Amino acid sequence: MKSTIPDTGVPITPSAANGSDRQEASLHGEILLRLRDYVVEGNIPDGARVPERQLCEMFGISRTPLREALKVLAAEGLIELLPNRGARVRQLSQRDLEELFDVMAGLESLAGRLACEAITDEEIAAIEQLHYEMYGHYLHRDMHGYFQANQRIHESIVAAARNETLKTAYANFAGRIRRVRYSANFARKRQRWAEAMREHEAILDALRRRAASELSDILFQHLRNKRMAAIEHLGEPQGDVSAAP
Amino acid sequence: MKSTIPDTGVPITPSAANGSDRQEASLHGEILLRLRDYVVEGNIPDGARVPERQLCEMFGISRTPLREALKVLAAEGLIELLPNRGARVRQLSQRDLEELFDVMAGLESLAGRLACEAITDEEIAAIEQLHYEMYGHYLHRDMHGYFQANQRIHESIVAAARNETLKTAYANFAGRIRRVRYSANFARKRQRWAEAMREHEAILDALRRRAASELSDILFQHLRNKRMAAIEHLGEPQGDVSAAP
DNA sequence: GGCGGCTATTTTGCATTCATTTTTTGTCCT
DNA sequence: AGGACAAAAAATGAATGCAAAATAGCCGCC
Repeated sequence: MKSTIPDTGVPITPSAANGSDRQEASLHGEILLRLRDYVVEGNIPDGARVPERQLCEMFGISRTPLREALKVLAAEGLIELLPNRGARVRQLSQRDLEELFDVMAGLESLAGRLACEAITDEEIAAIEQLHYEMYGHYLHRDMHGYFQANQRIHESIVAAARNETLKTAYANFAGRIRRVRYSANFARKRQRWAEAMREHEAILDALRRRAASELSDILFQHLRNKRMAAIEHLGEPQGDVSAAP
Repeated sequence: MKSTIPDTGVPITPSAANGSDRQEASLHGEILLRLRDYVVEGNIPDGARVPERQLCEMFGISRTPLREALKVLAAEGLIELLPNRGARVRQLSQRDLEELFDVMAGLESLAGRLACEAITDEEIAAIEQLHYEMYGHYLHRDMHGYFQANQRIHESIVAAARNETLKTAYANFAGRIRRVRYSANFARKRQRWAEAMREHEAILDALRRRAASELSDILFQHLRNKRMAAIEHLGEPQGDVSAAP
């Protein structure tokens, strides 16, 4: 039998008794969470078929709840469902990525604006803390630590917006590009890195002054620059990753 | 047999052979579209149960594709799924509405920003056209016409952003509040109306000058004001509409 | 030897069926 | 009479079964 999930050689394992012990009442709910992670983590190559049968065995369930989860993931934009031809991991074109980054930029820009209305001094202090932490990683050229601190800063801003709807939407879009971000961020140029640090200082400054529309602008530009840095280096390996001879 | 869809006395009709003749290849896809409309149009009271069985008969299908559609609608935030207790039309609290309006404001603000980068003179002219049309409705106190022209203006701005992802997200959130908007808009005060007209002129002005961040600000404020106008009058009939003695 | 058409197998889409859980109804007891 | 409990009815959640479509394998043909 020829596996339909190609090449990777990665054996299909059910996310190994998921680390985060969240639990869903319904089966389809759990499957949804697990399958989403499975896709987001990149266990299935871009554009590859997602055979129902195999996933059913992998999760040890019947096709009904799995198909329900697939429909939801399709609605979220992570996979696409071709009529009578099954589900495929959605292949994001460069254009798609640009669009996604811009929407993320818009959401963060909004988050900043809203945060200015409600953020407390303590929250700002916490973000400053993260900022210094990030600066330390920057000095030590610790990309991974830097990336994490960076992410936490942005999440803090979103949290300070006091808008669960926004937070959910943000998480959703973040999930869609996570696959790409993993690979993209490690290609960041040194120069861009320094630039990003300066931008972050401006962000913090605007936040302290609660300058809503200014912060909104800065955040948008910051994310726009991020988009450039993340996408330009992609070049053309857009088609099939495994296609390179 | 007592119908679970209460009170309204509205007989369940299958969206009367849907006017828009869009067609989906798959059954669940069509059901999704029809059911979404059915809910958005307010055929089911807030918080009421959405009985699978009844809907199946109504659409003439089995439960499988219907349940798939329900899962998607739940993911979209239109309904909520209580474990073992079926689907309910999601009841939006006042806070939910505020959040939704703010997110919409953020998206439109983003749309304006992006539109400044790519909009053509022809598109601006078309929006001006709509603006004058809307002004006419305003003068004639034609609320319905005004509302439609207004909506088309905002849609035009979103379209000019050249971002399908944004467009989709926008449509999604718009759908969630449409139920409320119908009732909310008719309560608009005269004064707010005039204010909105002025804001629209400022929008047009900024758009002509391609002043991205300025337009972004104006659009956000415009939507924020809309939010106030739409929500304040809601007062307290937030709980159960049918609860008033 | 390559290509096009035909059949067999797999896979998808939906309906149906089965097992639980919830909700309702009826009855009994206080 | 009212409330609590219990059994019946209905609804939900998931599995299985079946028809249609797609993929692949195969053979004949050019």
